[in-house]
Amino acid sequence: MSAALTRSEKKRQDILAAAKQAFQQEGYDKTSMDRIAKLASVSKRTVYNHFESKEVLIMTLMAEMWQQVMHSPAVHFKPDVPVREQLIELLLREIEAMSDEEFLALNRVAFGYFFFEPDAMKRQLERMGVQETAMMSWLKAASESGQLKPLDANQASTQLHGLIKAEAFWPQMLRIAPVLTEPERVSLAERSADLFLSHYQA
Amino acid sequence: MSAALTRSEKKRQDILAAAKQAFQQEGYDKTSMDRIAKLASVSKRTVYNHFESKEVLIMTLMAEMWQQVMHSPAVHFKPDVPVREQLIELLLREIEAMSDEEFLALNRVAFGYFFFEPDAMKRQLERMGVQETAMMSWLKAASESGQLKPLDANQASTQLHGLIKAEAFWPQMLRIAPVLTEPERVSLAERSADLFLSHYQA
DNA sequence: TTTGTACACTACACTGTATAGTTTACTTTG
DNA sequence: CAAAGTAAACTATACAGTGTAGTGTACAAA
Repeated sequence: MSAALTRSEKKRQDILAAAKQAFQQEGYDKTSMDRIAKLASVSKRTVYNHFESKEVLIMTLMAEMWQQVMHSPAVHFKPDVPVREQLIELLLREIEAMSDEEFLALNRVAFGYFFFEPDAMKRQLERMGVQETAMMSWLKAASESGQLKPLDANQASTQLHGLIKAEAFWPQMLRIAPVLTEPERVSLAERSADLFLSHYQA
Repeated sequence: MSAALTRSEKKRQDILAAAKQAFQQEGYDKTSMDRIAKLASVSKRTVYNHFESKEVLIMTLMAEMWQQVMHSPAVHFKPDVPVREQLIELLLREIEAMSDEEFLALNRVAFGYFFFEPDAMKRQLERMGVQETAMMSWLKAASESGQLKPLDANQASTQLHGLIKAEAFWPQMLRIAPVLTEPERVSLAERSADLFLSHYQA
């Protein structure tokens, strides 16, 4: 079913790809519809045949990118596996997720667009932060099982996210550092887990 | 000498204040020179008499905000004071610095302006990150004195900053959470120091 | 106290350009 | 041939920056 794109559908994809690239690199305001058309090798009219306005275009784009990105598998706490091993696994997944080019691209587009609209920004970040819930339930379970000390799951989750985002998200989203390599990710997950467990392991 | 502003100097200040507000709330692109003039209760021509272009205006603004913000006192490691106490003090200072409204405002303006120019963004962040150097030398000294385990000062500094920025910088810069109250700051400094020291204290 | 002078400020019209979105006349493709 | 695409000109608007004629203010000379 995937190669069976009609010409029209292909044009649509081209336009979305062009918009993704342009919005990511230049931002919404500085990207003209003429430029998107040119980048997509499509006439401007065709852009408007598929998307009735620039606003609709970026919204559709963000919605579709969202689809691609959202697949949180939800890791459950297993009482029989060592906490360290589990935590490293969990952190590694989060690091992989935030290192995904598509995820970064979505964030760049959304940040550029919502940066000056705190309410929309907040909603956006809350959607993104669904993972935090998964981590929080893992932390709660690990704590209740007695393998971690009693803790404020919210605080602990924020700490863990702070640790990994400082190296694996913010610099990449701002394009001031390249995406982490696999060994770097493993090292980050291990160091973060070790720091965390030194304090929280029962 | 402070109240002795000529009319011209006052107008200049009004314009900069208006620009600060507008650029912070709406962003560079969406803020017109007409709007700035109106906000400053000044004619558009006066804006151009003081600043030859919009570009010069925002650059001047950022430079002046930079002056106000940059005053890093540099904390030195004292072998005779308990590490925990010193670290909390150091973290608290960093938290205060990043909670400063002027600092946040500068960051919002600069982010909005540089977000899509990675090179300029990088330079900006490197200037901002001067504090990180101070923290790193404290960490090195503390480690060499034997009070902290041997550590990679760079990594350790990133971890500490990750911990505090997750609560005291990113949410505030994005306007999705209010600036921390004094007790919240103390709590954050203590929790971060304790987590860190559980792992790194010798 | 009045008058003269320099200069910054104001109001407003104007130029030039960029850009969202539309229209039209014609072409390509399934 | 019908649906979708193309190129290019067009409308409407916003906005950076300029030019100008006149006004307000500070300050000094008379």
